[in-house]
Amino acid sequence: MRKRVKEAAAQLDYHPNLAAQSLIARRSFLIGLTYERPSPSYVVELQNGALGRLEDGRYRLVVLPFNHVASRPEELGRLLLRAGLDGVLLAPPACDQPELLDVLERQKLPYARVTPHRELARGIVVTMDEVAAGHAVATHLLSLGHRRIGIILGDPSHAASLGRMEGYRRAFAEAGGAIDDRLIVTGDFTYDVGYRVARTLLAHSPRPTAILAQNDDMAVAAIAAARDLGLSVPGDLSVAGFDNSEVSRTAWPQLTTVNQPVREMAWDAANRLIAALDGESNSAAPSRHDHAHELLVRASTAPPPPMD
Amino acid sequence: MRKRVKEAAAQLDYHPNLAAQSLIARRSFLIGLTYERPSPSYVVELQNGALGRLEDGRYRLVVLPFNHVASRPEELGRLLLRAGLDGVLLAPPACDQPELLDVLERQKLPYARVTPHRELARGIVVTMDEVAAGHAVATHLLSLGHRRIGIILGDPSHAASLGRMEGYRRAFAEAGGAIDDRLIVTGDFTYDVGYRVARTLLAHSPRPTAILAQNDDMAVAAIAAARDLGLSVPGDLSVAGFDNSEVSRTAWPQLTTVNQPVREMAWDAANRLIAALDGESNSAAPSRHDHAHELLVRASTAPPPPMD
DNA sequence: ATGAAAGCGCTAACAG
DNA sequence: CTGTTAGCGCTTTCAT
Repeated sequence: MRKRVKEAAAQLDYHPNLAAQSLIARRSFLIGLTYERPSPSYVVELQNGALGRLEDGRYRLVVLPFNHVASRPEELGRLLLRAGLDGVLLAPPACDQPELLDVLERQKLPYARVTPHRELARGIVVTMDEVAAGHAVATHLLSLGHRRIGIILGDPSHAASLGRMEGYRRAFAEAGGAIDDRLIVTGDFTYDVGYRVARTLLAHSPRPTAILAQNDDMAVAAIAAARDLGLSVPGDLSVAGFDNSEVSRTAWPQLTTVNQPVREMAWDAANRLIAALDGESNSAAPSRHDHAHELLVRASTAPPPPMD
Repeated sequence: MRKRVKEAAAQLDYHPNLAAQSLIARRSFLIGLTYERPSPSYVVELQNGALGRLEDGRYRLVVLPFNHVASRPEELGRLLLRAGLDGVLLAPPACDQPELLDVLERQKLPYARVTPHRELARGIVVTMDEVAAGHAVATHLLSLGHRRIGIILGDPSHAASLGRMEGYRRAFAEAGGAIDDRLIVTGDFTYDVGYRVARTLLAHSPRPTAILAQNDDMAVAAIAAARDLGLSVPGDLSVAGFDNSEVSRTAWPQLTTVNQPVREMAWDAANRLIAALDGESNSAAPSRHDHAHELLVRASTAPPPPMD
């Protein structure tokens, strides 16, 4: 009998109404994903990681990009609340807005944070040790013999910037040196601004022998800037990036960079969020899991020119 | 009074239950977006275009990537039907699967197709003239004086491949030549396979003086292959891509390519789909809108070496 | 075993 | 203009 019903259902291409199921189950089976204007490869990695965990089809992924969170965190909160989600995945910089977390907690909307940098004890946290990663790239350049190293920071509202910088600082300290503040410039993670600030770095005299960029897009821009000045990479200038994005492999020379396991972290975040959603008990129990970075030494870094 | 209720609602941070609203409105306010493993920049452009239209927050975007549609179109159909969508945006190659369109029509799930290449009279169609675009790049190379032109096709299941190829063919015919079939190789739109087939092209004797790749990732791979053989671009070899993806601008030399207005097309598709959803009348009335391509001549193409 | 009924949270239609 | 009620499509409980 049960079988006959199933058969008839299949026959008629019947599909139960999800809204009715949601109404009674008191959940929507929708997971939100918020991010802010980062590189396409980052977004796609994030998204694919989360989707990888959701592939059984029980939950669906709703994408909710939102710009300038820092200046209006409560607005994002309202957006998320109105989206009828069961839970939300927060990428930087949204995951670092305490006001946003306040709103979500007050309204009991569970969340998981991917690579947050502040208030690490709140909610589900999946992260990478940015300080250790920054330390690793900087140490790589220092051990090649570089001392005049230009630094291109990312957007200061992304706290990742700070952690990586702290790692650079420690590496310099260990090498018995100090960072020259005049060789620090601020970008915003985009190619265009990266190019502009790289030009100002390369105009310094004496010129830096290496550039540490806080993401790959800006590193590639630095290579272009060097090339436009007739400098060879890595002969005259070494350049290191961050992220292991696709562009780091398609660039020439291929970029030395740090792999941030974005995909795995997103999978993990989705996994923990769903576990919290399904096991109703300790829903929002804060938990933390660190993923390892990986230094990828490729063709864009070499010892400084002999004269230096 | 009405005001007092609103105030109380705001006070309590009350948000109406969307599932209940959906149940009564008989729609979910969810729009699906299906695509298949293309380059990150393409996905993000597509997504941002659609999201741009959805930003009033009435509708939400659910991402539903699905691989190997060609071999199991009905399965995608079931996935979409079970996702409780009001409508769906179909990118290639899903938008070219008649079986999928059959399923969607049978179940009355409205859809909009972005750059389809077959059955152009079905459903809402937003497209670009691939033949004209292919014709434009090929004509560019031919008018620079190239005659031995290698061609790297994309994945043959994406019908875009065919249209662009047809455009190349017409351009050659107009120039009074014909394409040398031995200089046609097949990639799959990825960098890695692009690199491999570019190497086989460059091993031909006499070597082609130009390469026409069907997307930018493969074009960048061709540049890398040339460089690894000690060839300069565009001195020894001209390379043209397709898509105007981010990599085409960050590559060196910057790629001559064709801008496919993906973002605008996605916006348009979302717009028409929503119009159909809201104005209940002629819901699925087939309509078609063509967007213009744009040839972007940059640094990777030049006349062939004098000896040729 | 099968069938009937209540109710999830909301909106729309109606009565007061 | 305010208040009441029926019902959207489903699941779960309870009675048969």
